[in-house]
Amino acid sequence: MSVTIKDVAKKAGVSPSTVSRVLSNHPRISRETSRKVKEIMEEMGYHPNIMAKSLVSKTTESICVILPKPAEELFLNLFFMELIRGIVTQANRSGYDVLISSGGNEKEEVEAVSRLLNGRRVDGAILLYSRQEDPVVEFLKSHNYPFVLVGRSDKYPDLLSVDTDNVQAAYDATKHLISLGHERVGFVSGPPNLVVSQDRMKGYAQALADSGLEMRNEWIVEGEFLQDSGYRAMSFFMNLPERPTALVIVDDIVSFGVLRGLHELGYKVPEDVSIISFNNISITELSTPPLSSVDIGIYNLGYTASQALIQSIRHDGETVLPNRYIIPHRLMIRESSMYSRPK
Amino acid sequence: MSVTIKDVAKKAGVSPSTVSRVLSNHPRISRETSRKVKEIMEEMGYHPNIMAKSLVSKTTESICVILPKPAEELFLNLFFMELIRGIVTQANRSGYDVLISSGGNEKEEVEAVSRLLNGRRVDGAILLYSRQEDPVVEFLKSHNYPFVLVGRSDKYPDLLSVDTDNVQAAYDATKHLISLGHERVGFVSGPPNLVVSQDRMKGYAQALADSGLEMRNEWIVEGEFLQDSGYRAMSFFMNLPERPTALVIVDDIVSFGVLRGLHELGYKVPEDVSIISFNNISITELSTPPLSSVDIGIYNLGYTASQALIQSIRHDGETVLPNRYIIPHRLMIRESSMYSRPK
DNA sequence: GTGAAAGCGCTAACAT
DNA sequence: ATGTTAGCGCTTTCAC
Repeated sequence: MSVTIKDVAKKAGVSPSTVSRVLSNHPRISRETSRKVKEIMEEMGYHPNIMAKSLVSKTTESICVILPKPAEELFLNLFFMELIRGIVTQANRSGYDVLISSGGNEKEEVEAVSRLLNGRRVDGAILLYSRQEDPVVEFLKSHNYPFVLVGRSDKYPDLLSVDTDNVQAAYDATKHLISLGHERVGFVSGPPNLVVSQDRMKGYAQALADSGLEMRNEWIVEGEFLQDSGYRAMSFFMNLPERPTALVIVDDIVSFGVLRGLHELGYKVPEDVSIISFNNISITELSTPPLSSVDIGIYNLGYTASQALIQSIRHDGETVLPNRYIIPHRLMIRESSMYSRPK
Repeated sequence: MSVTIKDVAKKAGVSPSTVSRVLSNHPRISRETSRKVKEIMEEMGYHPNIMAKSLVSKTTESICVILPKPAEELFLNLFFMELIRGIVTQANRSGYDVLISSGGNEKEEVEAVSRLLNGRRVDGAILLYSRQEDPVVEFLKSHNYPFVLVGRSDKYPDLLSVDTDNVQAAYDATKHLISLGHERVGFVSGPPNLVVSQDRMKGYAQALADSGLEMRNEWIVEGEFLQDSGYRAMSFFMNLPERPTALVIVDDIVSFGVLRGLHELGYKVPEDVSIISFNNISITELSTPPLSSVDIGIYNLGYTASQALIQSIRHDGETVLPNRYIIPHRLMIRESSMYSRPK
């Protein structure tokens, strides 16, 4: 059907191996032959068969990204897309292809990963979450396949991973609110089984402690990580005898719910309540008012993850590679936390 | 290194081809052998090498998705992620893998697609946009590779494509505003070179015409398809001697900008201006006020695109397949267009 | 510097 | 119902 290395060889009057050598820029090939062969390739429209190549080279030059199961974190769409963009961009630059996979449940996820890695279709995997117990991690680890976590594993702290320093980020966000004069700062969390929720909570608590401020359980809501949890949280907070005057919110999307809840209850942001959240997704600056948010460099997270994984795939074992990358974050202060609450 | 078909064959005391036949559920294989071979596979941890298989079968069981170049349409992230989810889900169900690719510019896009298709790494492609002139389409078409467009091509109306009836959708959205009593309806468009902008504009114009309403050029803004274009559009509209009382907005994200612009100018939605936009991305219901939006079934669009493509790849040419799929849309009416403007 | 030959792991005639 | 054989398109010793 399509043009093979043999066809080119025949037409060029050389052997297939020579053509192969031209392809891989073998050093001991004459300028002249190389030029001629390349010309003929062009002329015949030759394209190397990637499958054949990887069959013999035992390397696929591709990696896979495992998406978490949909329902659970659907609202993370924006986050994931940005991440994927970073991953794909860096992978392509390194000559790697990216395969996206997902499973309806954990079992299917393992099956998918197993098929891809055991079947030698990809060289490594990127995991986009960090659950407490993860069968996919167990699988990858036990088979010794290269993989990187975007996030971190509590159980195996030494895994190759790319992450935000969520404790510090939450600390900084909380301190920012405190610096505006707030003394009653609340926290709207996500699902407790995600490491990120715990880390951000920890940073929040630490900032309060360091500032000698009180941390009250009633100012903390561990909502589901869902879109309307912010709204529900609001009704709760605003009915408190002593309600918080500022909120650290675990995710921008939840903030949208909070904003709406506050609006309906007749409160104004930032005059009545200041808020800051995490991720700095693209619509934060378009909301009313624009949301303060901790930019965690999502694209960079993805880019670095891909880089780290590919490095580890290519790694020959002679040098030792870092296994933990922290992507810097920075506060994007916008109107939602611009003014301090009048005492 | 890893277990091959030969290893299994040896251990089972059969020939490699028998093992291969067991793998593919060949009819003429004894119950007994099949059982035994499968048992040994399990025991030895055998996994078929996908590359080897596709080298001989000349089919990769995978498709690729071409992402548009980033900068241009970054805000479409939410849209794309949902689409990709639909694609990946359906592809995986059909036993196909999905490869994501992108290029920094059109030339790189063609190179990527060429490498993947010509290199026989994927069996077909899904294109997530429809530009007027598209070298990727030209490439795919001229090589006769299976591909599907999410959107449509003006130049080649017969291409396999999955789309929203954008004319009708815009018609419906506009009619909805009119039915609320609005007589001055404006339109905030996207970049004019996208077919989708043109189609929506057409539906908008048609609805006005059918209702005997005036369409004024000053009520139409062809902004860049960027996040803050909505905001800029607002300052323009509101300074008009006769300003529109309702707006059809080409995308939800643009609506966020509009909302913010109106808020800053002291106008209320929907009391002063009613708005409705397109796509119904997940945050529309969380905005303040919740946004009316035309749900175009993004996930379904992706799911159907994948299905159509795989069908066309597997197609034996005996029957004739439809080449155009229209995914139904529906209006999601929320507060932003709930009340008619007082005359 | 280049060619010949073997083989990557699998499938698919063609035998039996 | 199963074994034998010949590739798929490429890379890679080993010769010369």
